[in-house]
Amino acid sequence: MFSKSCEYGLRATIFIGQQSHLGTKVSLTTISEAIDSPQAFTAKILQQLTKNNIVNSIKGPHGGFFIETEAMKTLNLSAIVEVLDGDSIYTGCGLGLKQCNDKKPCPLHFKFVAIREELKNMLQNTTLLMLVNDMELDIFHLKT
Amino acid sequence: MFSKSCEYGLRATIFIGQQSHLGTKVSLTTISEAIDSPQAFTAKILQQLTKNNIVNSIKGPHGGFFIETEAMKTLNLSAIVEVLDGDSIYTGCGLGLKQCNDKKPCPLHFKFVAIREELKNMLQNTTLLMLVNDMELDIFHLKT
DNA sequence: ATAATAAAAGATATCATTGTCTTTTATGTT
DNA sequence: AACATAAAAGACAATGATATCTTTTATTAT
Repeated sequence: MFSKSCEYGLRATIFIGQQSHLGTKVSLTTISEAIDSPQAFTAKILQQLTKNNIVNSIKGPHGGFFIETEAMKTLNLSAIVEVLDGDSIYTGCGLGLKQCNDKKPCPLHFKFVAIREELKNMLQNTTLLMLVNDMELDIFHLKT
Repeated sequence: MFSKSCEYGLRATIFIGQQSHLGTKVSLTTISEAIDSPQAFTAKILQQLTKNNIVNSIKGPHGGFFIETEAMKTLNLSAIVEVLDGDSIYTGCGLGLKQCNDKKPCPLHFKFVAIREELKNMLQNTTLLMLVNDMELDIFHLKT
């Protein structure tokens, strides 16, 4: 479904959100340990997320990554996925055709559109804050 | 969503089904031209589909690939996808966790399960014959 | 100012998927 | 039997995603 980059990116963002909600910035090392991801690779992904204003970062001692609580209210999963995987998940044809739309569809097109629309809605309607609140329930996890 | 192998495999199977329905076997060359796929790579995929009894093949002159009409009634897309991509599409965690289930879920688990269930139903309830019949409408296409 | 910390940036390596090429096997035709 | 056709099988190559390593830049504390 998502690329590895996107999977790590989503997990990292959720963890950063969780910690930011508690008022603490987190370092790369802390993040990659918390979500069980390759550190250097995670660094690259965080760079992309920072460039695209999904997360904030501060260099130097006591620096790290964080997200403002206000931003968490409006940040939805769709934005994160688009930064890391582009919009292929929304527009791509299930059978891999370059041209596939309502006018010139592949045989699976209409069946796919329906499912994709739901995925889209789910990603757009789920904010980071919602997930961060869920995480407090202690049933959900981000590693292994 | 699906791997390239699976995309080509689905397109090839639909084309073979379509032609078999008209009573003609098709060669590798014909298939790869009809669905606009790399020929040698398509050959490998067809080998897998043949081994797994998704399609039939006959060697030698006037040989080629075909599917019995009876088989098309019961062959669903899920079976093809499982041969080429395994069951990761059904069981894999959206965030890439190795362990993610109702008992120990990732924060997206329940939202994902709902969508995946629909995808699963769609693939299981769509038979090749349905698609082959749709193809006769002449609105659907398998290339570019 | 110097040293320490931590992210950013750039270069490089590894791996799985995708894709190609060559040889072999099976089958039908002359 | 010899030849032509077409899939099967095996070896090999290219590509993109994944992952690592090193150097640079920014910031803080001493």
